[in-house]
Amino acid sequence: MSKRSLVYLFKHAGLRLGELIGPALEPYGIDGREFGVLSVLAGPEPLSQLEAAQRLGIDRTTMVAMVDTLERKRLVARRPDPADRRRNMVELTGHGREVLAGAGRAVDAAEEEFLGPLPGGDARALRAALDRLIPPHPA
Amino acid sequence: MSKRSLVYLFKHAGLRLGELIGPALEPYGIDGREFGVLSVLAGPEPLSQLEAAQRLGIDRTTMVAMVDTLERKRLVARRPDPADRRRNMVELTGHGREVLAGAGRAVDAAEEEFLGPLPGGDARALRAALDRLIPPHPA
DNA sequence: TATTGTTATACTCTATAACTATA
DNA sequence: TATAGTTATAGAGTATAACAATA
Repeated sequence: MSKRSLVYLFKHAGLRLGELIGPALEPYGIDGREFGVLSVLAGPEPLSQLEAAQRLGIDRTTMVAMVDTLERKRLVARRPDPADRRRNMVELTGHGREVLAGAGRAVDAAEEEFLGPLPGGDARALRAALDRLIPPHPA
Repeated sequence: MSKRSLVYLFKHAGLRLGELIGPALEPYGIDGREFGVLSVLAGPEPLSQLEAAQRLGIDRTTMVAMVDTLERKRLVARRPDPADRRRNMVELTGHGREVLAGAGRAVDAAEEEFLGPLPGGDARALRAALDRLIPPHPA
């Protein structure tokens, strides 16, 4: 009965991974949350602030501050949607794409380091299992 | 390249599991963090506040408030260590053991529900992989 | 009326610094 | 001097409520 709970394992997995990713992103001037936003915005179709927030599972008011920060860093730009002027489309700048490319490699390396103790097949299975357990962005 | 990051998956795994565990624990009058503390204190050897905190990976100042709460609920009791009166040994009360027993079953059921989408073997593999990635309590 | 972005505000969780009592 | 517990305080990170602009 001394089995550690799943919540504990998930929490500490996130913590340890975050400890690896934070320093790995430092050269790029962004943190893990900002990287998450950039990744989502780099997708094929352009996203509004609200859409980006929903894909990340964060509140739209939280997204405001994130986009503020990223815009100050010249990594993204807001552009009102001509078809619905209530919406702010958020797009990566050229600089933003460059930073994301490098940061993405750094994050991949950090993930690999984290998964290092596992045989390659187990690591892939872990990711596949989590992918199956966590439903994709809510519409 | 649309693969979701591991941090995202861990974070949302924890969130979703927490959403299942919270309501499951409600009948027992404790939340997920309190359950974690009770579980650790239920181990074979008696623990001081500091030792319990270290096993959970939380700060000793955080543990003070947790033990305060659990003591008010009559689930644990502080007892100064006769051998070193700086230390507070924390032990479960009889009532604490009863509550933990029921709560433990509720948490197990919540974990099973969370893992439901996975074939049994994959679920066990997931737990085993996480167990291997997260080192046990720091000394 | 409903929705998007925004602001102000508050809440939760956690840690840091400083104190106390013991060692 | 060093450690366990405590207290006060501050910092993340997040959400809720209310407002402006637009639909």
